[in-house]
Amino acid sequence: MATGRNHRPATSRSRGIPEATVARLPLYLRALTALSERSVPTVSSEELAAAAGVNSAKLRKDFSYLGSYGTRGVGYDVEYLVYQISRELGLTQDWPVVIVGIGNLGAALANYGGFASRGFRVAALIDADPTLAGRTVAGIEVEHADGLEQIIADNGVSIGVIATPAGSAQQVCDRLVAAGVTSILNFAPTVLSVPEGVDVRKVDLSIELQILAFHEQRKAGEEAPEEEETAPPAAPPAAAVTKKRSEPGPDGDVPAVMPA
Amino acid sequence: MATGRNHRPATSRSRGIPEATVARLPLYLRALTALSERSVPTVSSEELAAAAGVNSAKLRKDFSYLGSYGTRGVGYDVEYLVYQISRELGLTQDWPVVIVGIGNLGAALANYGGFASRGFRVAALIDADPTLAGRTVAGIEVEHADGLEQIIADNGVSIGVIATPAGSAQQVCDRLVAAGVTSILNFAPTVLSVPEGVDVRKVDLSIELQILAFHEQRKAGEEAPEEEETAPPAAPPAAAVTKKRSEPGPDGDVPAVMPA
DNA sequence: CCAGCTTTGTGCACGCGTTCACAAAGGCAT
DNA sequence: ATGCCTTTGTGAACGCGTGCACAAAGCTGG
Ligand SMILES: NC(=O)c1ccc[n+]([C@@H]2O[C@H](COP(=O)([O-])OP(=O)(O)OC[C@H]3O[C@@H](n4cnc5c(N)ncnc54)[C@H](O)[C@@H]3O)[C@@H](O)[C@H]2O)c1
Ligand SMILES: NC(=O)c1ccc[n+]([C@@H]2O[C@H](COP(=O)([O-])OP(=O)(O)OC[C@H]3O[C@@H](n4cnc5c(N)ncnc54)[C@H](O)[C@@H]3O)[C@@H](O)[C@H]2O)c1
Repeated sequence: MATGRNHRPATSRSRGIPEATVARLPLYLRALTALSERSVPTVSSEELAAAAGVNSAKLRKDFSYLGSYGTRGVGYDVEYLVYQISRELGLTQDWPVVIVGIGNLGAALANYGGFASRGFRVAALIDADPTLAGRTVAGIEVEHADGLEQIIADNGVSIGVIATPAGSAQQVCDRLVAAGVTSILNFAPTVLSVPEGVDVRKVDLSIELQILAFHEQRKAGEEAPEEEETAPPAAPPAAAVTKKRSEPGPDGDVPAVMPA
Repeated sequence: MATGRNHRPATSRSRGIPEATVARLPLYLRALTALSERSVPTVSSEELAAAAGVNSAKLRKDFSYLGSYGTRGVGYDVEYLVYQISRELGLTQDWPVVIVGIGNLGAALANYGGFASRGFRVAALIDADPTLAGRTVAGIEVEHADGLEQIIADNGVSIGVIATPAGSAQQVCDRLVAAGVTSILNFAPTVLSVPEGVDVRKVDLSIELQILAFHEQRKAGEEAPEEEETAPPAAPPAAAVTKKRSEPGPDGDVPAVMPA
């Protein structure tokens, strides 16, 4: 069950743009769109980099992968760059998206206006709960999970969003993939196993918070060096160790780090 | 207005764990917790790596930064590792968190059970809307944004979640930071500018979708090599360009890629 | 037409992260 | 007690990503 085999399948780099650059293009696009709305005709790499929160050299190198549509001494034409990046990201076409799992999060996503703004269209909302089916969320009728495959096929959906509980995520994922979905955005806290050629990106709130907590603890530990961080307390892991095996000695004791 | 200066301020590496490793620790922890609930006493790096979806050598190296609590020929003690990672991530203590912006998303977050499960506690919900103040969401009373500073101080909050519209995010961020918050999880689609020492992590749905769209387009382009990807059609960008300015010439025409 | 200024595009070096491969370590069976 | 087998911990190589620094390019003013 869920062997967890994902090799980061080739991703891009087929004949061009590095993955790190692809991840920044939406950032540039957003900044450029804002400039466009303010009718700014051109921007320098320095200005745009500041707006996107990146290094200007990095930005220039990123754009060079697209073919570099800049003018030396002047900068980049905003409108033209907006179009070029949009085209590169595939936003000039319409991407129908299904959301599976219309609970707290799924409903919020359905109500989110940020979808339609950039080429994404919520084609269907799907949930396994029979009492939800037929209800309308964000002006779209929730359909029962039984018709998942048909919905995917009818709408030519290739991008799916999973917002079900973790326990159902792999199963939903399998059905989506079998029905033809090749890109998945996963909000459930699970590692999804997918065949090669299917892209999975995850959004995981818990992980983000835990990373923040780590740094937070680090900061606190640096401020107050004599706290309880460095000092190895004899306090055992509470109810952590259920069946204490043949522990060589250190329980909450000295870390016993003995480099070879 | 949002000069966008963020240098990736030192982050970790102060005296140890690489950032990439920190980002994976929550993943390991989740897999280990699942094993713990099934009363599995030990795991090999191979098994655990599979469950977490990573390379086993990477996992072993990651654990080596923690001090390597494994037994050769056997593997790692699940319970002990759960405790060690939890301690390293700072999850053995309680982190009060405030959520600012109780709209669609903020309410979903407040209702999310995944917070309390791992040391995080929603200390307060804050919104600027007077009609929301006093209402109860997820059993917690929404407080007005006027009291933000007081709430932060009273609860000793150091982690803040921003779920307001993009336009308010920087302003909310500034107030949070001024009030003492040093870690921010931002859901608004904006680049936040913060002073050094403050960590910001962002969750951006639009960016994730756009990255997926890029790969999706790439896949489609590879399948049908004679489509409209490589061939530069004379078709204009449809409704993409709102106000067509003094375009230098190429509209949907030949890309004019002229390498130096 | 030329000089000077601005800004791009990129060669290069460096550091981080990933992965392979293997020696050392420890348990277990005999 | 000894040898075998499993698995860890890590040295080393490699590749990607980042940022510096600069030459080339293009605009503008004279
Ligand atoms: N709410 C949040 O803020 C938040 C934050 C981070 C992560 N998450 C994760 O997102 C997921 C959804 O969270 P939520 O709070 O919306 O949960 P929820 O319980 O409110 O909603 C889950 C929905 O999925 C539906 N569902 C269950 N099994 C299904 C299936 N097999 N097919 C189709 N639909 C199915 C349920 O009927 C329910 O409507 C969870 O995995 C949660 O861990 C939520
Ligand atoms: N809904 C989603 O699924 C989703 C997905 C991705 C990103 N986002 C982003 O998350 C943010 C919130 O989305 P949403 O759908 O919940 O929007 P929303 O409009 O439903 O909620 C925003 C809330 O923020 C409050 N607010 C506004 N200014 C404030 C301020 N200065 N201080 C405190 N509170 C303030 C508003 O009163 C409102 O209740 C937006 O930036 C959106 O782009 C939302």
